[in-house]
Amino acid sequence: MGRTEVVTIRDVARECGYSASTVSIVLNGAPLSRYIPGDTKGRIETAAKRLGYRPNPLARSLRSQRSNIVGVMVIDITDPFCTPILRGLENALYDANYLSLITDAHNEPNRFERYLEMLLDRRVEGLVVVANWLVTDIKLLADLTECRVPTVIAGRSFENHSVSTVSVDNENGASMALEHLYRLGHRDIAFLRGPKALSSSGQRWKGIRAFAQSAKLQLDSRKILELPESLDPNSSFEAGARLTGELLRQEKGFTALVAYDDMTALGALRALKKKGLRVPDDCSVIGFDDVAQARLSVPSLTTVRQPMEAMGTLSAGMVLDAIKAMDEKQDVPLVRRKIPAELVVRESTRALK
Amino acid sequence: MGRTEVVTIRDVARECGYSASTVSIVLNGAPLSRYIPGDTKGRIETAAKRLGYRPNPLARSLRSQRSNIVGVMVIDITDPFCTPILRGLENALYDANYLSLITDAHNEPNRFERYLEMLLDRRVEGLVVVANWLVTDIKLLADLTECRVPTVIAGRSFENHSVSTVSVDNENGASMALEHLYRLGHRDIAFLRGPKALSSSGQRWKGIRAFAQSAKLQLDSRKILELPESLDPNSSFEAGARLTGELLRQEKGFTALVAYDDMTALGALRALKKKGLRVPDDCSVIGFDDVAQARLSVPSLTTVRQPMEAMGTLSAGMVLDAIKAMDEKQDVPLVRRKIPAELVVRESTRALK
DNA sequence: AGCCTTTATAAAATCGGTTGACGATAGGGT
DNA sequence: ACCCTATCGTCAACCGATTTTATAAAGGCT
Repeated sequence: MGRTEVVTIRDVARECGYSASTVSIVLNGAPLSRYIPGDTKGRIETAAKRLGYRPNPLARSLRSQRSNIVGVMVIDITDPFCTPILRGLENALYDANYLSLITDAHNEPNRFERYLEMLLDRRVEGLVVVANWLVTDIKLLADLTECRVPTVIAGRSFENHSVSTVSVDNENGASMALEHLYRLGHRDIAFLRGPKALSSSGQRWKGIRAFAQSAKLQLDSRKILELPESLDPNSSFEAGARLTGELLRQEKGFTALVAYDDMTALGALRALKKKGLRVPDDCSVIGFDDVAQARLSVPSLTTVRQPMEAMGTLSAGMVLDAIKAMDEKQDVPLVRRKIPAELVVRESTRALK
Repeated sequence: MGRTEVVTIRDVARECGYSASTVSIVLNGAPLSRYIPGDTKGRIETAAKRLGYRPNPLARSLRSQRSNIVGVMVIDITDPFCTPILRGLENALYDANYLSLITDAHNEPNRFERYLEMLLDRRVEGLVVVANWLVTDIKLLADLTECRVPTVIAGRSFENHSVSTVSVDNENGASMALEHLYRLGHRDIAFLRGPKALSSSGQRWKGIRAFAQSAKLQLDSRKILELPESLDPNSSFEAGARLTGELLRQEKGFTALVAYDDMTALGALRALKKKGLRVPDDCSVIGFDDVAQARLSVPSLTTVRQPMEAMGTLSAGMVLDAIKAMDEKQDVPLVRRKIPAELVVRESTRALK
């Protein structure tokens, strides 16, 4: 059977002898279809099936003002942190019969803006921004909230903006990391803090301090270094290696190291190895995120896991809820969801001998 | 200035006192605009700008039968091999003013099929399939070629199907890998071949044999193991570790190991470390692909690089060319592009002492 | 003067659906 | 006999553009 010529609703109407309106009403189960007898419905449906009718989504969206599309803006798709979120997101949207229109801002505000406009042009019904890293421009966020589509930001929290967010509980997660080392007997612990510009850095550090205080653990400020700001998510690997080198040079010993994130931790592993130190025998290392490579390194990395796929799923749910609420003209609540981190113990940490 | 109410072409027409047709003709530089004097054009353009007019792509596509969208089907977006291709792809399409509609088949033929239909429904003008791994169903490929949109497969070659493809020169790449080890003085070399079902396995092995023959190097079949088939791209890590363990148990020594791909090689690193062997001091390891984590491992991995971003760019170019050709009713040539691999020497290989 | 071409713009058809208003018939109630 | 309502559909408008065709005036040519 040829598939070259496109079948329209009028073809179906002609085939079964009803009008296009009736076909539309039946095929969509519109309210009016209540009055249409079953055998009519049957005839229409079989005709549609026989012809292989597939409604043109463009025409449909144009008329009904519903695109069945959720826009997804990824700040940087090559960031290993993003893809699992994307996976969860796409999964949930797919199940809800929404198509996700994925755009990659490439870490560039220009692209972000241009894609944002494209998405709005295409009448996306909702928007999810997958942002781990980029210190997103305030102006862009304003753009977001100004426009009428419900928006969720996945992967970061923005305390002082009125945007719904889904993020991990950084504070508690970092606290867990330190607690893990503490319980293993470590007392001389070095830290590689995240760049100040990232809100997660502050949150994680707060968790560190909270645990230290509760355990009466002294933090030695000479063993605390801070990563420089950067847009490139991979740069923290180099920075982690470099700063770990610095820590090692300054004679103040430490038996464990808490890294801001996994990339930093992997950098640390490299620097330690270079100095001839064995992990975890001579020094334990813990990361944060649980990106894919954490499992693969030698030694595999103990880390605090962000349940990224779940965050994606959750974000999708929130945006879908908001869409539904808008539909029913209820007002859309602002939601800030923090989801718990999980400690994943692997090979890079060990009890102090 | 409010942005809430949507500006249509009729609003612009009203604003500047011309008809919607004229506005459309001018704004698109349609052939008829030849006859429209400059000041009229100016008035129309300023009116459009003043109102912030943005044409509705849905309406436009519906009428003009051009979506300005290229569908991108990723077999598995969590595969680190895919994202760089995606990056190149999206970049090139963006520059050509095409939007890429990215779908993730999740390694599931069902999804593949459903998304494929969605893409065709949405009237994508072209299609790029990013397939590294999945032994794509012949039937699906048939679906592709049957439909009228030009298609390019990026990342794999299909010798005996009439689909355009972009893939790396596996044969030469594998040959380079072996040559590298040979030049470093290695003669006792173990191999972890890829699963037979993947065409790239055969190609790479052909390259291995070709170099071995030209260098009069004997391949010891007891040191050649083959990865099992699997859909999960991460599984080759575990398999690599396991098979390396097997190699090590069988007393036949080797000073270097050629892995099918980077994941396998990373698995090998782990197994070697576990046996107390140092890389590269006791054994050199080389991978294939140059995924992101290759740079990050300790030791960093020497590998044969697939220029993935370039492959993406190239695929985009090919699909755009095909679209243009179709436009002009020329027939679309079938293109199979093989692009050269590059040896990337890092820490995991070293000259035999 | 009559006709053709070029110039400048508008009206109308079209893309492929959805949707609100309306028509026609039949049965029920008063 | 008259109105009302439930049932089963259709008509025509509409979504917001693009594109084809039409119109009208001006200029050029014989």
